Amino acid sequence: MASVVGCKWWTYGTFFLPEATEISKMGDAMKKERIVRSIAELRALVRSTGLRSTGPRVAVLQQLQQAITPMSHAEIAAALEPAGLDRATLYRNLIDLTDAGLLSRTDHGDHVWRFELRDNAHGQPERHPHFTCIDCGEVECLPDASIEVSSPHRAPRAIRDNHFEVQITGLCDRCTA
Amino acid sequence: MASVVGCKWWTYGTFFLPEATEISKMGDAMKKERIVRSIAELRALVRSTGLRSTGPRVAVLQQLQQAITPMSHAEIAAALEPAGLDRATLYRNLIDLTDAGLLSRTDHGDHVWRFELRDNAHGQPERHPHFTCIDCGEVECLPDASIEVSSPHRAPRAIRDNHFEVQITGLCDRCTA
DNA sequence: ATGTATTTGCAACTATATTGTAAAAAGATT
DNA sequence: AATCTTTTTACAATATAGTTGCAAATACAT
Repeated sequence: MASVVGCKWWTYGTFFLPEATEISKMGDAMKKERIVRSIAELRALVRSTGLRSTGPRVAVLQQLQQAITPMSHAEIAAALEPAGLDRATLYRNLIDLTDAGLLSRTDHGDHVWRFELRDNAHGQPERHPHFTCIDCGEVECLPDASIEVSSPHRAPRAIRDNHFEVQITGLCDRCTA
Repeated sequence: MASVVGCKWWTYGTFFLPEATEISKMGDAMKKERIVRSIAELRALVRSTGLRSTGPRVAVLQQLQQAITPMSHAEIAAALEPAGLDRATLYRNLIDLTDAGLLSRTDHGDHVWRFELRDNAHGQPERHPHFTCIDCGEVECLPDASIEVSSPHRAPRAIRDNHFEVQITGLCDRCTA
C-alpha cells in the first residue's frame, strides 16, 4: 500500500508562517507604506495576474508581506519547508510571481537572490535603494530620497529616464564597530 | 610510463590571451585611467603582495588589464582554459588576488561574480559605479561623479563616511530600442 | 644547487538551481 | 455537486557553480 503523500496546502490559514518576523523592527517609513492583506485578498491578487491561487503561492506572499527586508530563497524555504513546501516548487513560484509582477527579484551585491513584495499600489511600482553589508549580509532598505544620480553625457538613457535600481554595498554599523 | 601532464605556464608571454579584448571600445575616461603593465611589472606586482608570481596569476592579471569591463570567472576561463589553466586554480587565484587587494570582486546585480583590476595607483583604491543591463547582462563602467548619495538620518555610517560601492541596474540603450 | 613552503592540476565533492513527470488541484462548465 | 481541462505540485533526476583534498610540481630563499 502506497504511503500517503501529497499536498499539505489544502487549508489556507493559520498553520502557515510558524515564526512571524518582527514587524516592530521596521523603520517608521517602512511601516507607513506597509499594506497587510488578508488571505482572501492575497488569493484575489494572485488570480488577478492570471495565475491560479494555490497554497504555496499564498504562503509565499504572506511570508513576504511579514518580512521587513527582502528574503532569499533559502530563508523562505526555511520558514515554509517544515509545513511541507517543496524547494523546487518554491523556486518556480518565486519566478512565476516575479514574472507576474507581484515580486521583485534582486541580487543585493552578495550573490544571493532576494525577493520582495512589490507595492504596485499607486500604479507606478514603488522603488527604493538597498544597502547590503558585505560582512554579515544583512540587507537594509533606504529611503528613496537618499540617492541622487546625475546623468552625465554618454550615460545610459535608462539613467536619464529614471528607470533603474540602485544597490549599495558596504559595512553596516554593527560590523563596523 | 606516466603520460606527460603538468604546468603549461613555464613561459611568461606571448601565448597568453589568445583574443585581446577591443580596447578601442573604451570611453575616453576609461582609456585615460588605464595603465598597461608589462609581464615583469605584473610579476613584481604579485610578489609585492606576498604571493608568489606564477603563470596563472600573471595570465589572469594580463587578461583583466586588457578587459574593458569586469569579467566573470566563466569569461576568464573561456579565455585561458585553452592554454591549460585549470578551473579550480582560477577560482583560487581570483580569490587570492582579491584578498591581496589586486582585484575587486563584485556582483553587478545579475548574480554573476565579476572581477576587475583594482587601480591602487594613488594610494586610495579607485572606485566607480557600474551599470548592468537587466536584459543582456552587459556591464558598463560609469564615471565616479555620476552618483550622489546623501546621508539621511539613520543611514548607515558607511554611507556618511563614503565607504561603499554603488551598483545600478536597468535596461541598456541597446536593449531599450 | 638544494630545501621548504606555496601553488598547481586533477578528482571528488558540496551547494545551488533547473528540468522532467505522473499525480493532484484549481477553476470553468455543466 | 459532478465532470472536464489546464495548471500546478511533489518528488526525483539532472545541471551548474563553486569548494576541498592531496600528490606532484613550482617558486624562491638560502
